[in-house]
Amino acid sequence: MVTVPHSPASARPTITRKDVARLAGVSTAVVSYVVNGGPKRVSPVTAAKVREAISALGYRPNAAARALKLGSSEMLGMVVPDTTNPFFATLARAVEEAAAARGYALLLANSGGSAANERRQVRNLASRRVDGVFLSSVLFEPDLTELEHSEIPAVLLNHSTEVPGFNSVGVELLEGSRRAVEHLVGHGHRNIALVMGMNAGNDLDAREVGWQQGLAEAGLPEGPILRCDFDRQGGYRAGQRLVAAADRPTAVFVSSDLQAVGLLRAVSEAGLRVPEDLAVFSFDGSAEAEFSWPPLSTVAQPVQAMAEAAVEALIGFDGLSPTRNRIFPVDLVLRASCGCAPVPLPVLAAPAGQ
Amino acid sequence: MVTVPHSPASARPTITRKDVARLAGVSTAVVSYVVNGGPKRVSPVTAAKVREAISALGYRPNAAARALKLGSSEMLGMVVPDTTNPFFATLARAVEEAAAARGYALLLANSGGSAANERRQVRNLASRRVDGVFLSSVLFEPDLTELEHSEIPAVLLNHSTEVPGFNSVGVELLEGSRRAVEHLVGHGHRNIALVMGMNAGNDLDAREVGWQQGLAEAGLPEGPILRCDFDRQGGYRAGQRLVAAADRPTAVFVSSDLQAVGLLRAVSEAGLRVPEDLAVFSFDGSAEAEFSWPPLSTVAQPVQAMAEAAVEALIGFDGLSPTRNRIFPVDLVLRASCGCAPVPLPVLAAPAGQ
DNA sequence: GTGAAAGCGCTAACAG
DNA sequence: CTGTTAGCGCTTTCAC
Repeated sequence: MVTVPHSPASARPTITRKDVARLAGVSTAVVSYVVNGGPKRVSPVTAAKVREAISALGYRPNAAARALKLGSSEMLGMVVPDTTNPFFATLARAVEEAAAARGYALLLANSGGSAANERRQVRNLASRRVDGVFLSSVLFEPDLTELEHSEIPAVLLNHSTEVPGFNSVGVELLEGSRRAVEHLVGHGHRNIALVMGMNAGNDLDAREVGWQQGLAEAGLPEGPILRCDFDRQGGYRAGQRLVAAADRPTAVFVSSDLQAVGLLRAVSEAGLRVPEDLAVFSFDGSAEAEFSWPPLSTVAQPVQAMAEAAVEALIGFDGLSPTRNRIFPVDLVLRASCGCAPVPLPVLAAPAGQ
Repeated sequence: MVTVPHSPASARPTITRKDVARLAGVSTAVVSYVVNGGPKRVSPVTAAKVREAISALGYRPNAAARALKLGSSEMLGMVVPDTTNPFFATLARAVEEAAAARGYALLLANSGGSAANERRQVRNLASRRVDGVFLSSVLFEPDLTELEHSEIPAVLLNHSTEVPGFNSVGVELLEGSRRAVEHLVGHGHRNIALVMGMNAGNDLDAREVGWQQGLAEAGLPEGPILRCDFDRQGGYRAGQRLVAAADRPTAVFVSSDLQAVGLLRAVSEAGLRVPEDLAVFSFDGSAEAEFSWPPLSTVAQPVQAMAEAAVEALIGFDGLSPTRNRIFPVDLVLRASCGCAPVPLPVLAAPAGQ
């Protein structure tokens, strides 16, 4: 079926502050005062008249004009590798909310994890005059030149190392991983593999170092290392290689929940059981991890707090005060995949009646 | 550690078109012409001078000013219930890309699925002067009044019924569900349950009707109906109720992949096997479905195409031509959960060498 | 408590 | 081919 659309283009021309002023019998300045609650006071009765005119006319302030005048778009930009990745989706959502709470909208952009795209997206955001940018790069050394000579404040979100001149917020990647390995050791494992996502860059991911340290502290040799993409497919492939390994490890630490989910599938297909034949511990603490089978033990990142801190850092950025690297502690969430919880967790225990 | 930030606020004041004009020794108009490639032609040598001045100064056009002048922000808005839901994440990502390809940025907003929030977000987007909005509501009757009397073109995305005055794009909810049930019947099932998400509204979801029809066509009675939230937790709870049912069904059709993932966990916990003890067919075709255990048979929505069509409809909207409801066909993706594929799918079969 | 007016940076007539 | 200029709608200083 086909219908005639609402509100044809031929409708009323845009209503401006001026129309409101005329209808309310005041000046445009007064309209501004009541809309913005300042900077001058307005007598209650005039204010009421203005408000009435506003709703009678269905007036909406024009954000572009406001942005032009104020030199601020009241928008923040965020570039992430992939909003489809649950971890980044959750992070972006948290940032969006924290930003909204302060009156800022969030312009989200996917980089697909390539430096070139990152640069392009940053440039695009810059030209849209966002008031600041969150950069969640997957690269060790994101290309910051674009950010450096735009006047735009930026914070590196999900970045756990120091970058001179930039605020950043991250988590204890190394310590979290170390503790996860330590935990697996506590379950009696002595051959613990690592499934590690690949970053474009040649530094060692701190998660890898954490795994090494955990092993070293326990006096254990390093198990096999499997490198793969940071996604389900990558984890799946790594899992296939892992179960086929000659001296099959009895446990594995995986660098992200997403990869662990893929790995779990490969393990199931091979007819092995988790955690009996292979214990699994992953990283992130996303919702995926809670509903996989078995549920994944994982190192949980405090996404909410990180988002909050990032927004705080970005909005409060004066361009002068010293730059900081906020590192958040992580939590071990123990579920069945490492051998801890054989049964459903309390949170989920009781089915709703009926 | 703490470092002194880059680009202190005391840096150069914003560079405008005027600075460029001065440096290039031309008028501001000429700068505009070369930046926008029109509307007038500029001699190659002047153009070169201008471009040089632009990069020498690091000039960036001010989008706010442009938006004000043009009456277009070159931004589109999208409100979805939850970007954290993989289906909407994927949809939003596809829309973002389709929009970007046409020079539009996407302002994303979460409504949490409540009508009040939807309205608030639409209003917010409207005040930011987006050139159009995609509304992906989970409600049967989204509150469109806000859209109706803003002048903003809108398309209802993920909406499969006709709404006078609005363009909309959706999928064959009913037909897809019917075929899923038909498929389960083909596997020999005679007691097929329904796990159905709850919408705020009192119309029947077309998926429910499709399930009914599938059953009716096979001359089968309706199995139990379990209603729950549209998330993993909801599916989990429904699954718990389902496995505890007196006359336990041998198959179930689930209204979304996310719910099915939750259900799968409940089934596993109960010690039942899928598909032997309970066959499962779900709806959406998201990535989650491919990596659950067992992999889910699901009714796949053509997300890419839908996004493309939605952007097309929104940008090409002239406010006059008649409004359309574009309904896309769906595909049955057959995997292990319904009893079809006992082994890994070809797509995933070969592990990368090594 | 209210109003007039000067721009914010850009585009696109219109005039040369 | 190039330049001048009038606004787009809003905020805010300064005068009343």
